[in-house]
Amino acid sequence: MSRRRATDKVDIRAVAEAAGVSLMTVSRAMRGVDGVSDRTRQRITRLAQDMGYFPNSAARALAVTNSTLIGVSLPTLLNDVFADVLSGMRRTFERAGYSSVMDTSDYDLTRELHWAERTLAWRPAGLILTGVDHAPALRARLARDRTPVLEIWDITDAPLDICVGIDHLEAGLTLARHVANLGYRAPAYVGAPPGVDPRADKRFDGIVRAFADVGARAVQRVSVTGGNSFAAGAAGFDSIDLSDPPDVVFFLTDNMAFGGMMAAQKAGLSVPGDLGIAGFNGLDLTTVMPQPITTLRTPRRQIGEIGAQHLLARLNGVSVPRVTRLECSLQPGATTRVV
Amino acid sequence: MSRRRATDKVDIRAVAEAAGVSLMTVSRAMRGVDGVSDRTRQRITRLAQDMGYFPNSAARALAVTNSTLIGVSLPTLLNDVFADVLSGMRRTFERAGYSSVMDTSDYDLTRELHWAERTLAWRPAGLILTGVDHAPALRARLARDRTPVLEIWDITDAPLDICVGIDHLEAGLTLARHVANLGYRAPAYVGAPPGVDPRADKRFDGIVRAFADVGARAVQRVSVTGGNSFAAGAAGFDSIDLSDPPDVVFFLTDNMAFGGMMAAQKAGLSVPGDLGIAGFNGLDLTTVMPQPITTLRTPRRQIGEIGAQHLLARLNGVSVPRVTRLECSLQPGATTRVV
DNA sequence: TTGTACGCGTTATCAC
DNA sequence: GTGATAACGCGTACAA
Repeated sequence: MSRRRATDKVDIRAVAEAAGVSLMTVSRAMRGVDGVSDRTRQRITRLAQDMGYFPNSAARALAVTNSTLIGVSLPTLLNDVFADVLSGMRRTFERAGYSSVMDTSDYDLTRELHWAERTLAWRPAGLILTGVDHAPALRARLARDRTPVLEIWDITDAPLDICVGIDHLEAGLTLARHVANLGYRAPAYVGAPPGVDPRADKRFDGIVRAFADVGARAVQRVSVTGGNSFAAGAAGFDSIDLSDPPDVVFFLTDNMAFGGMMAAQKAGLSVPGDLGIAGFNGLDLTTVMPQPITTLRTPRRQIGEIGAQHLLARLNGVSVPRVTRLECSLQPGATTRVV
Repeated sequence: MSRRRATDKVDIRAVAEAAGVSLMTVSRAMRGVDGVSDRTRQRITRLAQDMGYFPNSAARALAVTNSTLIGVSLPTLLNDVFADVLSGMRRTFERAGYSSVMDTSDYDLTRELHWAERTLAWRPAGLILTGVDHAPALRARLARDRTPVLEIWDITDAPLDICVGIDHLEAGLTLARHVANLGYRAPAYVGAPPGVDPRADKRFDGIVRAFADVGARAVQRVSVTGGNSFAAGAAGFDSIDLSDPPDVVFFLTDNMAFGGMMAAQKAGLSVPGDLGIAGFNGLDLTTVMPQPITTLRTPRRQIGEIGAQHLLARLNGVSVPRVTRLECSLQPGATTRVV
């Protein structure tokens, strides 16, 4: 079928024969290491170019028992958060000559596990996982392995290896305290069902605690699944129990908050007149809205950049902090009242 | 340094010795192929599990001269378009046991080329590229290679191998004709500078032609770079030459159109009263807006799904159409006037 | 059903 | 400065 014809095969040996030198000389010449005269090196690299010779990374990885692959697992790309993190990492790894083996898990730890198994079979130089919650089998596997692991987005005192992220409980607390200080006392929360997104759950806990601290009503939690985040936000808003009307609604993310706000306006409610609204992340959308959403800006790109640098340093034997905690910044908006 | 200690090494040979069988028996048992009695297979797989043995994909790839890696090159992930395409492909490849080596090129053909070279060094089963415009060196390289290549998002009569996408010229034509039929005659366009995004340029050509056909004024083209798409849309709107005011503005994408609309309203213009606005793609954002943006919905997820299926079939020796053209659907909105 | 060469393309090591 | 040889971990082909 698509089997390469024997005549097509151009490996290091073919180049060696054509150049009239040994295989090792070609290897050295191509890698740019010492031990080859400039003249022969020139001759060889030129010949290799002409013949269309390209080193086989799999063979090299096998020979040096060490590859230039980095595995990256993200929950989703359908939300600006992880695209930002990713673009923060890309440049660093590219410059260092690494390739990324990537997948999204859809917040499913079993899928993350299977992806990790497939990826580890390539003996990657390192692994990047999102969050600090993983399938027990994966934890066990990685504990045996010596593969460097970077956990991003969330932090913990006991990372698998190293981690770079934010404290989601505190993030929830910070945002909710700001809102509570504005006088709101009947909060609601629209997001994923409990257990799906551990980071969101931690933030929710922060919101709960902040309102408990001021003796407010319990937070009404509304879970939504499916659809894009805009639609989910709108659907979530429509599912709020109005027999017990909230005076402020927190959303999992800014995009959902936007959807929720649209639904609120469609329902005849004015924001922030009748209802306050808060998002999360400080996504791009909020930069152009005439009425900016009250939110907490997360250092997404920075997480990617610093995470990549740390992992790279780790791969080069340089020691880096196990836990790197980055800060968020409160972004008061016009969707909550002013005191 | 991080060199694996000899005692840690658990390869197929170690398992064979522990099980008291030959190396090949373990290989057969692990792969689930015929030629091993059920009892020994059971014994071996259990033992492998206990010993923590995992096959080395690089070695396998080398032995069978054929890997389970698929390279994917996208221009960016900071825009829902390619995230959607990607999520359409994911499932198909995952089920078939393939891993994706991915990167984003930022619309830079040289970066696409370098990525491709790094990736081809792993002898991937296939390559997925965005668009049909590539660096000459890459075209030459792929012409030599037998690596199956799928080009997505755009189409051409002469794909490198196979392609699945939409006709961008026609997309621009369709949307612009609809708008022109509404009576607009002074169009403007806000997007990337010419030459950056070939697909967008083709759509622009479609817009130009549609308005030329009705004898309208030439399309005023405004180029924006940098920033997120929302901010870019707003900035682009602010750069429009008002000495020659347009009656309708096309944007590269819906998100930019949203940003532009916000800027227009901030400038005291009502939409569509004073000005019409059109986007592109039918992104999620538009699903919740009280005033939906006039746009053309692109079959992004479908491109991913069908593309993945075709490439997979191709890898299995099944022949598939070289060119698969998918249709877009016009989505008239409330940001342009009604006739 | 199981085992024995040998090869996949490359690099480390040591000799010349 | 250059070359020969033995790995790296696994699969194919064939023999037992």
